[in-house]
Amino acid sequence: MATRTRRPERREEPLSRQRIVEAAIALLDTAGEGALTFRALAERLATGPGAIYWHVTGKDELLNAATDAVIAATMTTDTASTADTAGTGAATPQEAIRALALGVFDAIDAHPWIGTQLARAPSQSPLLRVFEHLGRHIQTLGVPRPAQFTAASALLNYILGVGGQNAANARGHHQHTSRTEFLSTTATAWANLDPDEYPFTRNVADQLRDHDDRTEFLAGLDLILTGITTHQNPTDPTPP
Amino acid sequence: MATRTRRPERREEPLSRQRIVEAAIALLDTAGEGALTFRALAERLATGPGAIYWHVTGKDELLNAATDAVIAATMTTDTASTADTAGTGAATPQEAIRALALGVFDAIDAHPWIGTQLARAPSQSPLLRVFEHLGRHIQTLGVPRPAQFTAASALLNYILGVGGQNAANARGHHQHTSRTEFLSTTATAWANLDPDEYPFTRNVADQLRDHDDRTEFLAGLDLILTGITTHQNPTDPTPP
DNA sequence: CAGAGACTGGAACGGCGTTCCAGAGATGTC
DNA sequence: GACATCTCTGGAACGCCGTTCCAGTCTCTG
Repeated sequence: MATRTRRPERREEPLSRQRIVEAAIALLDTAGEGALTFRALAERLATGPGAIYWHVTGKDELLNAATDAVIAATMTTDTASTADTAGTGAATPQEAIRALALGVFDAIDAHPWIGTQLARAPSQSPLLRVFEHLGRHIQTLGVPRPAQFTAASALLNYILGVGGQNAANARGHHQHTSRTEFLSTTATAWANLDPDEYPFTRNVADQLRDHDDRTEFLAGLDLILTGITTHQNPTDPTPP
Repeated sequence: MATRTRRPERREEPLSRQRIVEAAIALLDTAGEGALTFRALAERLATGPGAIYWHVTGKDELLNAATDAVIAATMTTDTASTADTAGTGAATPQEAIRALALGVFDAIDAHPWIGTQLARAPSQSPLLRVFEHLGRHIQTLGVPRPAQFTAASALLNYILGVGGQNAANARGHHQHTSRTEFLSTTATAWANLDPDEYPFTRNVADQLRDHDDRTEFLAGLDLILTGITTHQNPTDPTPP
């Protein structure tokens, strides 16, 4: 091991998988989902597209790695429950789940491309992380073993649904339209729908205009949490 | 109106928006999400790519129209509650919601590309249809007005989350791998995870292997329904 | 029957993910 | 020191995509 040369700076910086992932995240954050291109990435790293393929198998893996990096950071920062099973900073398992879910929610809010990615990924590492942490809190909630899988899946799927939708909305107004303006436009469109075909949607149009995404997300989450803690089998178990 | 010539067959068939959408659906169903190409579509319709653009503004609109066609069909077939507010064929609003959600679930199961599309679309017509019908049933459930928006959104987001995930899984094994084999492989992978990092996921690996997607979907849905009907505000309304 | 509009379809443009490959730089061997 | 080797680079090229362009056809109207 003595033969290893370790000059502090070789040429500039040796192009590693981590540097590529970081550059990809920066590109996605600043210029949007569509901006992640091997050519753009190569230019940002002052190299050619071919060099990137030495460290990364393709675009799918790169996107997955970028998503995983952000989710993993969220997981250790916001929840502070990586080591032990129960939430360390939260008083109740419910609060721990809310904190965890809000962490994912805020991560998607800050990096909308994550929402798209999570919704389209197969059961890869980023999703597994969230699922695992959700499951632990559900265990401490005292949910019976057979229902744990259902509860964790339901929470995860809800989070993914909201995340995907938020990502789609973020893609919608991008830069030139503020969120308020976007909501207002949509609400007005809802209010002007055909009264015969869309009575309900017309009714709640003003609620769409005034709502807060985070509050609404938490309210929906609490609906599921109530369902989980109330009782496990509300329906008759008749098979189809 | 008498001057209109109506020869039974003009040349072959006059290439209409509807014919294009139908061909697109057929292409997506038989060859998968990635197969929808303006060139492939043109070949199937025995024309050139340029001709399609006369009837359709672009790929996004085409995908949206295809999704809307399938969702609209599901809506009038499976639920039979297009005209009146309450479910016509269902005894309770809960059952009506289950039937509606299962309709969307089965539609995504039959056409996985819909799951991807719904998860990435902005608040377009297909989503609005589902939202509207969900909302009507929630109204008949007796949910107080301010909570109706939350309840309908939560249900919709859950459905979208499951749909997106199912679509991703379907993309995963495509053809050569059966669903059972795919589940088995994933379950084994879960069981072999690091016991320190993923204790919960390891625990439920066998439940993943044996579960039924539809049953699991309904169980999660019932969790939310229980939450909706139990009581509306389980948490203190302290603002952050 | 001539002109106008609706509609067609093939060619072409720019950009993408990915592959290929000649070669540079450091490392290991006599 | 010379040479072979392995890691890593980056520019060129391939094939496919969404989309645009446009010369041309087909049908109806005046």
